[in-house]
Amino acid sequence: MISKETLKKIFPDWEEGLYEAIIHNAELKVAKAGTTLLKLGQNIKSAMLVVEGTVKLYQEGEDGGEFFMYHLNPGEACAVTLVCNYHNEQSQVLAKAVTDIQYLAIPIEFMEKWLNEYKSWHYFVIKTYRSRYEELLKTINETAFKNMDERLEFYIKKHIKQFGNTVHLTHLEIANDLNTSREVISRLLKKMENNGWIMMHRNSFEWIKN
Amino acid sequence: MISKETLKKIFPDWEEGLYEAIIHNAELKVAKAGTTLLKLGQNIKSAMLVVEGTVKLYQEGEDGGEFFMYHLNPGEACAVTLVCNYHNEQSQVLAKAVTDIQYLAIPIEFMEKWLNEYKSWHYFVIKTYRSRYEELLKTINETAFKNMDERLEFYIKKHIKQFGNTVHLTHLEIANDLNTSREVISRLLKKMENNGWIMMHRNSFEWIKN
DNA sequence: TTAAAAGTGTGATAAAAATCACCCATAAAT
DNA sequence: ATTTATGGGTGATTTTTATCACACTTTTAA
Repeated sequence: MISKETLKKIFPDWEEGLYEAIIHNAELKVAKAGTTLLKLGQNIKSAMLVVEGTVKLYQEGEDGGEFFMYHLNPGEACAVTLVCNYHNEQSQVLAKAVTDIQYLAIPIEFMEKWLNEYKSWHYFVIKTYRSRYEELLKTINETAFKNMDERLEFYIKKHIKQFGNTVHLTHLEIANDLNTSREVISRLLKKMENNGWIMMHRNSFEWIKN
Repeated sequence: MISKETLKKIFPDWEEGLYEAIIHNAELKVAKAGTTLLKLGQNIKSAMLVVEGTVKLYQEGEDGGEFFMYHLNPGEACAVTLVCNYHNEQSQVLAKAVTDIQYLAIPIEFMEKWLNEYKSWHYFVIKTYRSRYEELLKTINETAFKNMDERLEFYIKKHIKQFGNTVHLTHLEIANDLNTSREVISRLLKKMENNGWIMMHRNSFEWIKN
């Protein structure tokens, strides 16, 4: 059970009734870092709003590959779970907890109902879609126009923005997120080290440029 | 000036008042095939709803490259122009008329107002964002996981769905849309011809597979 | 009606990325 | 303490894509 004060802090723009509705109908769930929260093709039975921690959203290829798209932070919602007008919607994305997280799970039957009842919910849904749409545009821009070296730089910068200058990721993890191979990442990181952009350690490195 | 009957045919799910509001406040504009309707960085001053014809949405690279994302058909709206809550929004996409088109231009000052006044407008905005978000997901899937031959096939199939089995595009136009070079497309098309998938002519080809 | 532009074909080469084949070092497990 | 797993380095090779260079044809424009 989540308190109204906490809710107001994380989702500041809602109306009174919506807080009550959330408190009564949403389940506050937790998940350990690394958990898969949503899989490609999985039936969506509840909306997911992040309360604490960070979630990573992926596009999943038929071949099993994963392609990182964007982060979800507290106060943000997974757009694909905000279904309305549709029944038996299936997920087209993969969502994973990066850190231990807390999130609100709201049964989808409330989605359409709340759209009618709470103006602030309606705005929240639109804002969510709009911002996620914009994230996808950025992602497309990177993959469509940039080579792997620039994409890696962009990826690292996104990570830094989330977690600070020390990046606790292995070369293989980065390679998976960018849908390339470990060797490619190792070589590009080595080049960045030679250029004085990063300092490498085992399991992590620091961004020291700028 | 557009008639209410026409409006109802193209945008069937709206409420009475919204049709009236559109009729009084939207301008019905036309544009010739090939016209650029929206450029990267351009200030958005009106929402764009397609009434007739087809629009192509592109991501624009800093280097001037263009990357085709999806089509917009009658009854659909350009998501990025459906601004609300924000001022002086700038376009992150490029929109071009593929055919001669008719579209409704609605001054953005109505966007927030109508969200408050018309439930059906609110739904329309959400539906627009959702469907465009899904289009972007498909686009990312293609570019992230597929090689150029499969991407070309996907591209041609999208085109066929819009305009029928005869594709009136030059190799160069296709290359630009996929952000690759003309030679690459020429060679891949030649391979498709050898495989019996297409019949090539000057300025066009036919999809004869399936 | 002749020159220029546009559309296409294709070899050769270069660049980017993927794959293969190992290496070694460190950490974890037995 | 020794084995095993994981993280990382790096050469060699292949595949994919991009680029360069030209040839040829058809259309368009002067």
